[in-house]
Amino acid sequence: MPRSKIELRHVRYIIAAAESGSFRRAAQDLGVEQSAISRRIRDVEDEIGAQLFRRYPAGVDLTDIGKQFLNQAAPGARQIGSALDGARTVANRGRNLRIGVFGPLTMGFLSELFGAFRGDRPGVKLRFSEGSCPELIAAVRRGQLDVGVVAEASPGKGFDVTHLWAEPVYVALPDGDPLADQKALRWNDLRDRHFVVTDLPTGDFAKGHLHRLVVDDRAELQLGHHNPP
Amino acid sequence: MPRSKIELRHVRYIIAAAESGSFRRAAQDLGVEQSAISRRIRDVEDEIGAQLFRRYPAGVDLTDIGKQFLNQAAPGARQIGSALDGARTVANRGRNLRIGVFGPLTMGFLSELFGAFRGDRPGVKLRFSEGSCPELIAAVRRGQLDVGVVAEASPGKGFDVTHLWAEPVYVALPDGDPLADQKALRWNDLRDRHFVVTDLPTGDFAKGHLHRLVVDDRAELQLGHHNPP
DNA sequence: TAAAAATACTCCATAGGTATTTTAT
DNA sequence: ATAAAATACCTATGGAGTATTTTTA
Repeated sequence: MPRSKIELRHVRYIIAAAESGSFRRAAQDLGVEQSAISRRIRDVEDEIGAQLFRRYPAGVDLTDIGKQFLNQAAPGARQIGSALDGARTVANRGRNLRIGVFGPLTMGFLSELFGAFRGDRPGVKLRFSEGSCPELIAAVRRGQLDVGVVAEASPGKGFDVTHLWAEPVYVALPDGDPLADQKALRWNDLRDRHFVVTDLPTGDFAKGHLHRLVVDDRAELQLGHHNPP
Repeated sequence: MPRSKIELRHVRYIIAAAESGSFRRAAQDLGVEQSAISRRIRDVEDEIGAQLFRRYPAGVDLTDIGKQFLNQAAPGARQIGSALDGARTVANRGRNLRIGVFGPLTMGFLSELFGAFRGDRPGVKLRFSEGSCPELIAAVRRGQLDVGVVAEASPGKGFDVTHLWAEPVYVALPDGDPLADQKALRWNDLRDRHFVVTDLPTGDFAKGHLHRLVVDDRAELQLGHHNPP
């Protein structure tokens, strides 16, 4: 008879509620709704057969039983958490991950991503390099890179490909340009226009990219306002 | 950033697998399927970034990281379990619950039910009494009983009523009786028959019950074989 | 009476079940 | 070759979100 439906989630909620003295604040701290806290804590109270918290209009505080329970349960939960952290640290210590990034890509998303990764796997060394999309794909195929971050990749078999993010593309038009009034543009609307591209890799990328898109005429272009720096 | 989707469930699975040296046996011990064990343990391994178990054709055993993890996590899980037990014990010590049971009911289900209850709430004293259905209902209404176990109750407002179980009713018929060939009987098929009832409360109950059922003619009677004691 | 908590829905994420495939010796 | 683990697919349970009602000093 496997009783005890209690899970770490419940203990975490009880800890947060005890610390903040309020289900509402506990919910904010944990990024969930107040009703979720209320229900999970009630689960435990039902299972125990007594209240863990006294409810007041101003918030909650622990009953004696609640204090006794939390005195034991909170260290237990922390111990499991530190077991996880410790195992993660040992598992990843000294590993390194070779990442190739396609230069022109916006770094905002990536720095956030790798920042989060460092938090999850503190022991892993990240080694970055830059290159064009075909170079990166070839390097991954040769085993010289573990990960390649490229644009519009469908590099064939033997790869795991994940779509990470999309970003808006802006078109600068003169005041009064007839296209500026439309809500959405198709790439084909721009086919006879002239583009200025840089000598940087960004420029090459943009050229190839535009060429393909104009020929395909699939994607739509959302018009928005952009404040140039 | 609330990472760590780990729950006690995962730790329990890891403990069981480590103890039995096999995902399959762990699954049997816990009353779930092997695939569930495999998936939950893989969750944790993915989060840690390393295997906790080595897989062999004969079963599994813990890696070093697995041992280290379990050395911390298992005590944590046990501590939470004992926090729960302790709180339950304190919460229920010295309480008592007055239960009235309608005599003629089969005790099989009830003894199982109250046995399980004693397991859940060791501290609670159960005080039993017997009575007729109306008596029990009145006693609950007066607050002299906490629970009344009755037959066919719809006692009005102010009660919580839960349907607990149903049991088959048998009809003994002579060999060759035309009704004996039918798969199902309606109460009305028996309306002109004679019944023998005992002087015990069971008899009164049966009389009233039959009277109502024959008048209503709703329920069907499944025919089956019954070995009288 | 005014805050915080509890409830009644609905929806969704995740766990489990069943059947099958893969793996390692 | 074989037993065990992993996977694919589907279903079900349980948790969370939203909106509303109830509680209590």
